[in-house]
Amino acid sequence: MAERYDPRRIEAKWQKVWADERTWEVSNDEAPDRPKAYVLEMLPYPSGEPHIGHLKTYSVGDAVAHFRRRHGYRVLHPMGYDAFGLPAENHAIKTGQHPRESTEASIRKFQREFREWGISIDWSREFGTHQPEYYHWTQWIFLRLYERGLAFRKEAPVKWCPNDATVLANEQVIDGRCERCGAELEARQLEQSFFRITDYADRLLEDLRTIDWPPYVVTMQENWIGRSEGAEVVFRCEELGVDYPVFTTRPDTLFGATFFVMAPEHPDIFKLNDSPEVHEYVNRALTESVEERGAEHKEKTGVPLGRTVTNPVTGEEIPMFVADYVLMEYGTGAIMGVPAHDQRDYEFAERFGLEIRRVVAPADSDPAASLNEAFLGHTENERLVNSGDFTGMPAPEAKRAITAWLAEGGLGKSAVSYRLRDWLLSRQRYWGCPIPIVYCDGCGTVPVPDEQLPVELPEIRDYAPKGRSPLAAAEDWVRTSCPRCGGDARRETDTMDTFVDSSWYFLRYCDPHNDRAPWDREVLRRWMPVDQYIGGVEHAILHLMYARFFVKALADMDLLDIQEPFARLFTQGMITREGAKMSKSKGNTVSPHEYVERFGADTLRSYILFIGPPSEDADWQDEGVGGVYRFLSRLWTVAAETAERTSPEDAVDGAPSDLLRKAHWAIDKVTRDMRDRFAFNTAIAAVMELVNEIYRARESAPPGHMRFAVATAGSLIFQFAPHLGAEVYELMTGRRVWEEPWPEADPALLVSDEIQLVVQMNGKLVDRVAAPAAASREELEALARGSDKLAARLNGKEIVRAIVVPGKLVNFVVR
RNA sequence: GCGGCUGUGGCGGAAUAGGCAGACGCGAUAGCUUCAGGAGCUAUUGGGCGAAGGCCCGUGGGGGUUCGAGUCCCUCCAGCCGCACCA
Repeated sequence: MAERYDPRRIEAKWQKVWADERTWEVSNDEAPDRPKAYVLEMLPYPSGEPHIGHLKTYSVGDAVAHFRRRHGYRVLHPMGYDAFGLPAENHAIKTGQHPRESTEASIRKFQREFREWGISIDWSREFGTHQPEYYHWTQWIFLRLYERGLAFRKEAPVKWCPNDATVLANEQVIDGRCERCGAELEARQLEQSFFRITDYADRLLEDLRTIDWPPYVVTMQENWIGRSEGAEVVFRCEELGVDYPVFTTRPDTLFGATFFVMAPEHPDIFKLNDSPEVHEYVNRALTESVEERGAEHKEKTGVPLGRTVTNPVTGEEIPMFVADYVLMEYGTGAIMGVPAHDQRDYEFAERFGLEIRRVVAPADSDPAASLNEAFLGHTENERLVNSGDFTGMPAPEAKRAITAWLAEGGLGKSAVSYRLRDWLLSRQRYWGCPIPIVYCDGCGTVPVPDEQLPVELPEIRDYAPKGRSPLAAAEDWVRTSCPRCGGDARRETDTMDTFVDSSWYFLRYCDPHNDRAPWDREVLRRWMPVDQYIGGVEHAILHLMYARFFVKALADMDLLDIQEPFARLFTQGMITREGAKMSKSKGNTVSPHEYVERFGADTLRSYILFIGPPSEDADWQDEGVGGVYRFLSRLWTVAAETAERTSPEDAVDGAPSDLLRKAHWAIDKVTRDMRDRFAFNTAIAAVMELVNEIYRARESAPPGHMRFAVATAGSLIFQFAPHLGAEVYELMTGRRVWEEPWPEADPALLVSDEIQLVVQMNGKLVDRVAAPAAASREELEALARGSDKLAARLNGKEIVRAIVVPGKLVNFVVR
């Protein structure tokens, strides 16, 4: 055979067909007589060119999309770009190239490569979030949130990155450093824009139960929301006549509260004590980096304030302190110190020689025994001691009883606290979506009216950050008139966090060309929610939480009809090389384009799915790519040979051959691997087995069986290697594989009349004997007893018992 | 420290419901083919012992449940991920 597998020719041929015929486009108007499936991969950030991680995401997503299509679904599988963002702006600062130019150049590369990979995308719905036609509606949504009080401004202590010259959201702070550049962050007081995501904390937590997401992602979101139930307890400072509430999860330990601590940021500190000592301590704490202050195992520090508050249950006056282990951002910025039952309070009390009073103890222990660390137990087995009327009560009951008692006396109430903070959305940067707000001397803060949207990003020359947004330098743009009174006004110069852009893009894909509204509600109802969302773990918290928040807020405004955007989530593992994360600095990256040139997209896509379970990290090995290439090459070769040697008219008849059985086995196996789990690696292995069987049967199989088996291999591999799959299927049948329904395995060919019965002795394999598949338990046992090898092994021993597993094995228990 | 995940040949991995461990691929070995090959085809390939038929061992370590454990339980070890002064 002169000709060889030529992926270049085959891939170009089919890509042209799909582009010319717009094969993967779906219309919103089409009568919804078929079920829909919305398959979506996370919005790519277009920088440089696509990397191997993108390839993995789209290889998984495309397989899901094809599988659904061939099961009769109308599949929405769109593409776009998360086009705003810091890297393009930083590039502009360095080179002077406009971020739009570098971003759009990257987008063109992405488009080229996605087409080169043969991904089945509806290109008619494509957009970038930096296009005014898109961010018009980002601003529109912002205004709806603003109207409802869900977007608001406040002065707040923020994390400032001195390197990027911008504030960051809490979610972008990693160990006190900037997630992006790693610079150590500073604390600043600035007026900033926020989304009130904390209003949705409970619903964001509750609704996790309604979606099919990997449990560990659900756990991460739960941790991030960090809901704790407890009580707010009021401690009164008689000297100042001020009540200080604290939040505690352990109201049952209230009798053990022997001191009181406030965060250095607490606004009342200097009212309580104005001494130089306190000033010095507070200043040090505030200027200390987030990292130093939060350091692990750091020794407790603090300063006494020389004041007292009243413990509401004991009536005792307890001393007040300022200490940096108390955080202003959580609870009320003040705590009650219960050294016997909180490790941090214990360490603090040790340091300052404060009373450690035990108020909870295991039922059968000596409550007078001294502690050398905090005792944390509070189950039914622990009882209160030294706690007045509550003494003897089990701890969980006491928690309720003391809270109720406090509520009666107006000294407290049950309360819930969250770790989740409001989402800081403003950025002092250029390359983002402008915030549609103006400031008027007369009217104050005025939202830009809908009909004046979009507020377009002006052209500027100098992108360098100066501690305020580069937009502030665009004087002509900043100066505007107030939409309310017509007087002089100035535009907001901050832009939005790019997570805002990506919090609703999946909605826009449903109706991307709508110029009157962000979407048509009817159209949205037809497509949403996303049935299968695919992406990396790195977005497990931020993007996924924000998008969920947006959808809930928009649902509350009666703008859409769902509560959750992503019904099912799949998180893929990373591709590493020599066990290390790929990165340009390590020089161990794999350029998809180079491999496509050498082996073709089909090989690359199949390899990346064959390498292991897609949810796991996997190590790239060049030799493995060759193995997959060989497999596809063998399939093509045998298809070309079969096209010559047999005819489409050859019937699939006669006695079932091994080859025919193998083909049906492969259909069944691939179907189950795709449908029940994302086991693409074993699905591909099954097709490999089929191709191996085809080679074994090359000379012996009936022509009709051979043609059927090869066509089946093409049909099954299509979703992973679409070009070759289409080619092979066309060679065998003259038809287009993507227009064919998914093949069905004939159940009659999945079972054979005869099985290999396993004979075990004490659970160990002894022999295999042929047995009729339909044999009864008794027949199977009799057959197994007849095994020569069993007899030889028995060696005078006695069979005590026989366990028969029909269709599988017989195990003899022998003594 | 807390929570979770993972641990199987020389390597990537398979074993879907407690029932034949190692599918499939890489690598390796041998043969065929080829002027040649980083090509193709065929066969072998968990370890140990044995001339062979065979026998023994084997899923990170130890223990347990069971007729039977890679799979379930306890415990320890290693690696990865998340959270971490959150009251």
